[in-house]
Amino acid sequence: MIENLVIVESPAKAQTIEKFLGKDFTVKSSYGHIRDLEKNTLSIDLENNFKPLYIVPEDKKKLVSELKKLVKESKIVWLASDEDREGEAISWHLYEELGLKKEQTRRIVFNEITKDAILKAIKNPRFIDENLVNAQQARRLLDRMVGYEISPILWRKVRPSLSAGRVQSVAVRLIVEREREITAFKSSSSYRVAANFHLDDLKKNNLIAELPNKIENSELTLKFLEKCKNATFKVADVFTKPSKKSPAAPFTTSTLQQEASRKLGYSVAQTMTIAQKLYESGKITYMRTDSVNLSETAVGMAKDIIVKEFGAKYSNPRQFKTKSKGAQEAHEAIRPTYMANMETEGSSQEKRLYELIWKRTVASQMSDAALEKTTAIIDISTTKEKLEANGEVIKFDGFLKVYLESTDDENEEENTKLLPPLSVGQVLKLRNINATERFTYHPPRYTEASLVKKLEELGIGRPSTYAPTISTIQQRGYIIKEDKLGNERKFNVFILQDNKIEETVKTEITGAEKSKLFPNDIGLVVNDFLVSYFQNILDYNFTASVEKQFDEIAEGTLKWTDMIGKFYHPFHTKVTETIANSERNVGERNLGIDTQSGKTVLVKIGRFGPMAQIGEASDEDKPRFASLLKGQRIDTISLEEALELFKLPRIIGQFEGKDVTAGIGRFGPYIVHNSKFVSLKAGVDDPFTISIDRAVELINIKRIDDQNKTILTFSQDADLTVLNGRWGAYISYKKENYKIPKTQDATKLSYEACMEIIKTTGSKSSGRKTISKSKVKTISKTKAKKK
DNA sequence: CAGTGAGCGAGCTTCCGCTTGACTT
Repeated sequence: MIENLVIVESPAKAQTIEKFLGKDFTVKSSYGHIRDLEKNTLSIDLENNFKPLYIVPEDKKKLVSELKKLVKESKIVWLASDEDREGEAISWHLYEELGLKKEQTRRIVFNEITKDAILKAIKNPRFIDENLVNAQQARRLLDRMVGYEISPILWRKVRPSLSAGRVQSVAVRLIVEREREITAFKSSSSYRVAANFHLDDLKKNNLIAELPNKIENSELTLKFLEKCKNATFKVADVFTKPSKKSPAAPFTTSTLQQEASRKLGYSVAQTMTIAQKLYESGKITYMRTDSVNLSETAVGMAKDIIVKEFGAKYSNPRQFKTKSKGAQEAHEAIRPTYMANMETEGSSQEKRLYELIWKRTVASQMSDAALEKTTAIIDISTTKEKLEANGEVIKFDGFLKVYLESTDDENEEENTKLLPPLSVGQVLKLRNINATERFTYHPPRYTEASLVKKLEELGIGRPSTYAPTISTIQQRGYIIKEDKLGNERKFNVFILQDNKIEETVKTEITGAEKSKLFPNDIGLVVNDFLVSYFQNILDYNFTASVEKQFDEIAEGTLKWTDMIGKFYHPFHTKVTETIANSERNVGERNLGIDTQSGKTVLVKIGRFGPMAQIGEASDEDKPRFASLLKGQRIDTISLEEALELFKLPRIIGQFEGKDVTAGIGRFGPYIVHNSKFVSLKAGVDDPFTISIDRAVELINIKRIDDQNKTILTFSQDADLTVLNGRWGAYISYKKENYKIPKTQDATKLSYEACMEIIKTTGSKSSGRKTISKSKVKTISKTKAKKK
């Protein structure tokens, strides 16, 4: 007999709590939700006041039967899932599915995993909050309706297997709209003017002062510089102003993802995997949280370590308030479990992420940094414009000793220099004045992490879904994470020195970007379709407004079935109308006429992605097709660029009596000769311009490589070869690969020995993707048969 | 591996939020 059975959501949590509670308590985990709407249909009974049809999914059946068994042996069952909407629903599903009786059931909550908090919770049990459960059911059903009624429209009108949802579709919209802003952006330039003064004859000590406002154009800049010839420069005023910097709040999931991306270059999925490892080994608190709260124990631990390491004046215990919309705060902020551990064991990634979390947490409990900003105003005798020099000194470093939050602003300038001593009235000796042309820059593209930040600001998505959402919209092909090469740009610099103005033109590389999110054509088409037919759901405030209603349900002032009914009926009407009235949408755009053939040139999304087409299907001759290149988009490609695509594949010459052809295929640019392909490296060779001489050179290089690749061939069977691959020698037979046992010498294998290996080992070394795909297929087939 | 892109039209795909493995090289 078990006295007390406690059920929590996470197994790592169960382990920790079991230690706190002692022998009379058995602690188990539900591994999140144990029941959900059935996956293959809407699973909402529309005739029966939206009764949800819940099932225990296949992968949870074993767990549920284990829990059922334990429940039978237990006197009291404590449902200790998280203190939020989802947590309440988990408890309710457990209660229903495990057949619990009210008398034996206690619902308890704690939002920090400390012994005190848990014992306190045990002393204050309650029962399941039905209103909160209903708020979750409303959330669940709304998401199911949106996802499962709109997605099929996309299958019919755009392309199979696409998806739409309350969260993912808005995430795509953000990226699409940002990209259009960038396309529409027109860069303009102005001149930044900086004067450089000698302060003494040693030339060591100089002062840089700038015009506070940039000058609009080169004419006005030259005019200003003219005026500065023979002018005297005098210090008109010097003043200092104290200022302070405060530390950032401890990490939530979202801010951890942002900082790990900026400081360590991790993707959001990477960050979460590493954090999960740290959590499972007990090194950090729970990593999916929207709370910036630290437990009292944590604040105390932080104080101890700060006083010990840095001294009492660096300590400033504090609590932060959450700023994010709809935060549920069921957990603590992400922090080290034991603050005294400044570093940790594990992989280098784990070490680095731990260190980041440690610093952020400790810094949040440290004193403000005290700064002093100094400004000097400099008069110019020949004009009323004034120059300004700024300097900043750190008077007390405070939390900066440990940690400084990074920003997303790439063009931010550091301005932490100290100004040299200056006195009012002092005349300065001019060395030169530089006027540099600067360009305005378009709004930045989103990174994974900055998209998470934006979604959080809008209250869309939850800590547990940020990473999966970003991976979904990439998987569907809506967006792509890519690097962008920069462009060369010329800019003017005017220098006034020794009363002469000199003009130079310099070049810079600008606009290079790393790991940014770009929309694909399919993302643009789907987004435009959804925005035009389901504007209310794609609205950035949709989630916020339904969340308000969920809150009312949780408070008991709104009936959940009423809310869902009010949403569903007009929504479903719109769905039906859209199916009936909308055109099939492949994003077709007419670029104009091809002067050579006189036929129209179209671009659209085809079965295999975006393509250009000359002529129409109804024409007498078949239309000609060509895929768009990477980086080309349906909405921005020009007629000339599209026609260029049809110049490939092109014959560039002959070699050994056979044609050499250049083209661009699924795997990039290539040349082909005698049906043997050679890949071209992007940026090195261009299939549009490559010469026959260069092509022959590449063919010969490839031949040598192939020779080195082949270890053995056999006269008995041309399909059988022994090749040298990335992981050593292997046997290739009829497009399947086979591992050679380590006991055998690959260079001395006989035909019979090879065939023996093929028979006994079976295909093992073929690509991972093909294997997993075929497995997935067989699984779904068997499932389908069972039904 | 380097092509394809109507036509015939089965049966499949899909949501958001809770939680971890189970796979391979």
